[in-house]
Amino acid sequence: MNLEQKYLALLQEAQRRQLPDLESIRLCFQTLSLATAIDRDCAALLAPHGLSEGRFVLLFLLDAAGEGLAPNRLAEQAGVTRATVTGLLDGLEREGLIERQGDTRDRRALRIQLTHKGKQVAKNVFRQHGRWIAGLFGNLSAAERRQLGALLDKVSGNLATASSRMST
Amino acid sequence: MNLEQKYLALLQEAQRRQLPDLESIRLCFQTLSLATAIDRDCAALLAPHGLSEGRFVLLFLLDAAGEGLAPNRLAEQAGVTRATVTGLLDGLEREGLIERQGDTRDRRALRIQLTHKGKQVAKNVFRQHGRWIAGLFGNLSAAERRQLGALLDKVSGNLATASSRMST
DNA sequence: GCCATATAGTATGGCGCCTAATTATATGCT
DNA sequence: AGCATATAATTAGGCGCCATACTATATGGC
Repeated sequence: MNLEQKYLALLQEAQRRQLPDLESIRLCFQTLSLATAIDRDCAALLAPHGLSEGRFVLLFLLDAAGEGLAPNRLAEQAGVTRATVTGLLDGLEREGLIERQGDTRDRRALRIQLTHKGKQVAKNVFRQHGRWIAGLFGNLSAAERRQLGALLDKVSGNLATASSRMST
Repeated sequence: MNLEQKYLALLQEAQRRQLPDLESIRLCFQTLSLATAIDRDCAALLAPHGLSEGRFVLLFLLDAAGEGLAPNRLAEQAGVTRATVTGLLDGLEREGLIERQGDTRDRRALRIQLTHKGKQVAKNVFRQHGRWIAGLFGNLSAAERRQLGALLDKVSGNLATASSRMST
């Protein structure tokens, strides 16, 4: 069933203790393990290009924007703090994928732009990524995809996060 | 559908670009978002007890072992490196949940034991956690659970990680 | 015009995870 | 017995993420 080691250990122990609702526990760990494995594969795919998942998101947003974007807008769209964006931009700059340009009208502000190399890497990585994701779900029929989507949705509804985020 | 902000941004952009296999992309992001949200809820539940997810796993393993466990065995069972275990134990020790005791026979080795407080926290947290997970999947019927499990499995099979980990 | 307040980006320090290097101890071979 | 090698735990340094606190600049109200 391909659980991560830690979840395997927890599940075995839960079994030994005969905890109730073992089936839910198993499903939860299965979901988390799948996500971890996807992230790991993703990271392995991105690493050779000098990218992490976070940097990839910024790269994508910048490529979409075309005309350069301010760090605070990047933070908003990526759903991380401005401080995190600073760190990610440091990385992208080190890799020569972006440039920080001062805004002439607001001297506090920056405009982040992709370099030539950045644009090229973006193009290649997006193609690669698309193929990869397609492969991930390629063996599911249309009906199965609908089912999976619906089930994931149903579970999402039970999360504290979902409701609190809506009200915020 | 409750996607994390970053995935929302990526998905919208993918739509705009009319990338192929949008449905796969959506499912992928939905899975990752669910896992992220579960982790976030979990972290919020554990934080008041001075626990992180990693520390929780060690606490569980130690509680299961009863007689004290060596850090290297904890690392194996939790699926992290010994260095990481050192850090997690530092945290647990700071919180007064464990004690490091030198092994009398092998002076390199340690035996980690839960303190009284550690055992109490363990008991409470396990109960809380069980209820929480049960609630997460509580609104799925038995059939839906089977379906979800099967679908997640089917996706897992397409991961590079799965095959490579088997051979290692 | 001036001051309070908001905003932009960053520094700092924490967490969990990693790899690689370090230190102490144990063990096996000759 | 003595030395190479293995093993236990830790340290050091890196990454991505966070929250908090700081600095520089902009803006609105009086």
